[in-house]
Amino acid sequence: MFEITGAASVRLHGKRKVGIMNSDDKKITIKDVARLSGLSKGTVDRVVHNRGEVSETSRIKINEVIEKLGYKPNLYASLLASKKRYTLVCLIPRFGQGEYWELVRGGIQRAIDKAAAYNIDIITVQYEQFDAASFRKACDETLAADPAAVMLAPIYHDLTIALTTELSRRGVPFVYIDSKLDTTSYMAYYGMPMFQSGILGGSLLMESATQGEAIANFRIDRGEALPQDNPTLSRRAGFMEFIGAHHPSTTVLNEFIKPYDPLHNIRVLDAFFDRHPEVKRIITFNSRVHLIAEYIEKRSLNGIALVGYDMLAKNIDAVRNGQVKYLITQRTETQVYRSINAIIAHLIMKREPAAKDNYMSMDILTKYNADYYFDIFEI
Amino acid sequence: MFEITGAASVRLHGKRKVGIMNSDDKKITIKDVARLSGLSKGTVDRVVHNRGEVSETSRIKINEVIEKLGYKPNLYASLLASKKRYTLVCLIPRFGQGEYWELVRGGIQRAIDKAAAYNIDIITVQYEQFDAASFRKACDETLAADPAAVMLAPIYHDLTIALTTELSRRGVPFVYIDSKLDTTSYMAYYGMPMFQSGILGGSLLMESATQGEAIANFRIDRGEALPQDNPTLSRRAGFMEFIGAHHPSTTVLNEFIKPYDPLHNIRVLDAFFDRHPEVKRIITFNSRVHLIAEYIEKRSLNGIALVGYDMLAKNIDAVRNGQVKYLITQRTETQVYRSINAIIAHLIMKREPAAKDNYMSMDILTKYNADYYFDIFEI
DNA sequence: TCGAATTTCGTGCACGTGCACGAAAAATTT
DNA sequence: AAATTTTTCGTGCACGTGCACGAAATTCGA
Repeated sequence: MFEITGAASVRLHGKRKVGIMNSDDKKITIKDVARLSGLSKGTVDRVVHNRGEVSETSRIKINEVIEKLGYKPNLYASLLASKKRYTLVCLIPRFGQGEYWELVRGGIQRAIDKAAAYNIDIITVQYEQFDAASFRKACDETLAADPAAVMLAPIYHDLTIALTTELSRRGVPFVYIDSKLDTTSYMAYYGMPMFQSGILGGSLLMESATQGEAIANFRIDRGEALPQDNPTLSRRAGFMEFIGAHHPSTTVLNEFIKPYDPLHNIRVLDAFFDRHPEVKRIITFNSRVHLIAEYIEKRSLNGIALVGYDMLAKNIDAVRNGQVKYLITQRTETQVYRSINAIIAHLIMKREPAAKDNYMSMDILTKYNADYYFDIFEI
Repeated sequence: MFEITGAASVRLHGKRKVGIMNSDDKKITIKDVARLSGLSKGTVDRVVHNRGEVSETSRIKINEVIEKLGYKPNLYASLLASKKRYTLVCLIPRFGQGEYWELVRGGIQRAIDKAAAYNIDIITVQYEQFDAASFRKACDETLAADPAAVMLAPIYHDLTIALTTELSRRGVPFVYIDSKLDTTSYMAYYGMPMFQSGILGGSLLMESATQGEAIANFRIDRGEALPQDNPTLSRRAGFMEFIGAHHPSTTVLNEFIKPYDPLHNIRVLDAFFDRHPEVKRIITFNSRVHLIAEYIEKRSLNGIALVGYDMLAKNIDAVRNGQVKYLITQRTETQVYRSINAIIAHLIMKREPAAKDNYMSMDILTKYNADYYFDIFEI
């Protein structure tokens, strides 16, 4: 802890003014280390980047001096002098407009400039979300790019294992976003705690619910195309646990809709509400809550509490209109940006992420605060 | 928009691999500009930093070339070569442990390293929040430090005007956090939309409220010490507007407590609930909701919905325990960090903030998502 | 013990910019 | 037109690091 003394600011040796203390004051260069250790800067440099050709005695001596002086290479000078270039591959699904993965792309987009400043080229490899062959091909392309690091969303379990195994063999670090495979040796993970997000959704949906109410969960019908690891499943599991613990007498009715078949959806929903006109609470665990909101609007249904996930533009609109009561979102762009940042820190500053698993906050959006979540990209 | 073509990645002129396009490819240096304009890099440098001693014709010529090539000075080389140092003064209230302003200090603390990398020294000048003379003295110290920029929270209206007027006269940019004085020529503002945050609090507090309920608003009794601009007042105004619009038959009961007098508070609260045992909804607009939570805990009161503001550690604890139902928070550290970042961008990169007024998101914390708001500092 | 092979090390240029110094060019005065 | 002042401009070093190249020191082999 820093002590703030009586005076609002403190003066130290003449001109230097310090309130809350600054970090390192005097800059120690490689020359200082060289002089103190009686060797040349070339040798010091060899030790710093341990690229060999140094005798054991000199190595020890130099490391002592580095330790003593607290020498840290000047990043700017280093970047300026270095001609090394790195390639970072981001492996994500292809997306249509207004889909979740578009937000991920946004984060990548934001990071490109920053990465470029560190001699890192970001290339994005995309695949069809519901086509394993496409994912396999994308993995090949990823490896062919000879990346220095990889950021990926592990949609297909086995193929991801194959990819990450090869990456590990090559010593290439990789960072998961969105979900992760715990058995692989990933460098870091950035994502929403899916199970918890289901619990949160349950708690918001069931607010002042009465005993034995029937509620609805509308799900996406993917047919055969469902990839193996679907994070929304654990979200649903969290929700069901909450219901079981706090509302055991509640019935959860499941119904399936299709993302790209509006007519089909209207038929299904009409039939559903025909059978269950008493349902006043609806939740979706995928990112398509706006489809339900549109239906509710179309049929002018009243008094329905609708809870959903993910910050798609259409979802936000539905929140603003009051059709969606609570939208639970994560800061996807920030999440991606942070994951790329972790990679930069690893590659350039040789720093490991503070935490391996980084769970992003789950933001609750309502009609009254949604306006302030539009430009939430931080720094 | 970037076109993602059929192949998952695209190859451009041989080795360069690009998916989502990188920014500037080839690096244009001052030498290129010099050569193309038929002048020396010294002259180009004089134009770039417009420090005169350049004929009109050469100036125009060089600017043309700069424009054509899209020349941008290399920040690293520049930082490496420059010996300039800047001082940034942060003018904030002194604080005790667990107070709101401690969060602000956290943001400053985080920014110190980054600023240092840009040759910027951050010094913090503090004053007593309820002592105008102290604020005046702090202003003097701020000016005496000859700052290159200032970040401040405008607690005292008139004195702030005096300070900012002098800063403007000197051409020193300043950034407000927390609240702002619209009549001054500030560079940027970062804060929570206070009025809106009152509305949000009202909407959360009154969830499924019945007609004509009495609710309570516990406020802080500052005696004579209240500074002129108290942001919580506009928060309260937002709340009252919401009540008036949506719950006109509701009675809002006001009661005053003291931040540092627990015995007094117990007496006051006991008396209050003696008179109004029917009150089941309580809101505070200051950051001290944990005081109420502690009382509720102590007296084992049940079924009370408590809503408050600000991410003090004690408040978060109260949310986790379920004593506080909703805590509305802003990302104070991020906010401060961003404001300092805007200053760095201005001083070093000569870039103005994208938006002058930056309203931070209002996060809703409950028992079920509070755990993920602890380390929400974003990059 | 001497030359060759190997290991270890030092020197010096490059990276792109900032800026001091002094030279060249232009303008002004005598 | 020469001398002087003023304006304009170019050169070169410094910033701290990376790395290539070749020199020096050490080890090895016969």
